[in-house]
Amino acid sequence: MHDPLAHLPGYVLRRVSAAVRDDLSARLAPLDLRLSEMSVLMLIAANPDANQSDIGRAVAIKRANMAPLIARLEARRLITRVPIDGRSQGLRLLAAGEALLGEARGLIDAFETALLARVPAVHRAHLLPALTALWQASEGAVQG
Amino acid sequence: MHDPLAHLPGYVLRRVSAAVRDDLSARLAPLDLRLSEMSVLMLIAANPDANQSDIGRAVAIKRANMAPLIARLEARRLITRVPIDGRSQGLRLLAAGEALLGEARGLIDAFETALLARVPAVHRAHLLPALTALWQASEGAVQG
DNA sequence: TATTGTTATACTCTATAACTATA
DNA sequence: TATAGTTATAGAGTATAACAATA
Repeated sequence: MHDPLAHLPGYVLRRVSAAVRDDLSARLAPLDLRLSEMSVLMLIAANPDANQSDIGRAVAIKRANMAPLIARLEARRLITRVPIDGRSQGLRLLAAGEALLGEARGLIDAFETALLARVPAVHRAHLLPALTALWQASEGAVQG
Repeated sequence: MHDPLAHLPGYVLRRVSAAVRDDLSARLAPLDLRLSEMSVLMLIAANPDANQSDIGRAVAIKRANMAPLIARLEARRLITRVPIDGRSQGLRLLAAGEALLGEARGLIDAFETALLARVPAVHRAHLLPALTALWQASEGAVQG
């Protein structure tokens, strides 16, 4: 089977991304954490009292989709909301959220290490800078 | 807003992939072509008379999801089915499919060129090899 | 007027299970 | 028994539109 897509960086990028997503998703499944929930917990931990619109902008999740996500985390007592003004609330991790995020971080570190290990040594140091450049370029073009 | 995810290759990979998907998807929209449809058309063109299960395996689309996709392409007279045996049919592009794919290829080439142009020159040659290594590694682990 | 949070809704992609008919 | 194609269904992520309450 000839694959004319195999030499297209954009296509291979999407294929790798899907595999990476499935892998990490499976690793997080025992914690009952979706990828989107994990990334939001990481952002809340790093930016206590930021509101959910700001967190959503940082992880590229729309306000409309943040509402049910945050509601799930709150219902599980992983996070809490602290009123800031009449229309916005700051988000903070609760003890259970800190604990769960600690476990998640262990899984993520193992995952990221395994990921980089699969890149041939000559190319390894170039991966993150190349991807970061593409990310920043896309932010300017699409979302910024 | 501090982003602790920005240094994780796996996370940045998924963010870039999402941006890349949105970009290419928008470019293909005028042709009324989804990304999955475009990749299937490319594979059919390169492998005439392959059946839809084989095509699906090559592009990582499950048989169950190939059925409606192929039905859409056939309904638009972009492809046709040639009976091979009683249970399988070979797929071929029709004239309209060739024409549409020709237009798509132009858009894809422009897209891939623009993509690589955004990668700093020192990293550029390393991107596809690094991604390809990750792709092959994931095929062995996940799907193979 | 603009922003926060919310609800409703829809689309794309992906996944499993179960069925038929053929090999 | 295994495979090709199909249908039904569900989950995850993402998108827009619209609204109430507040800044």
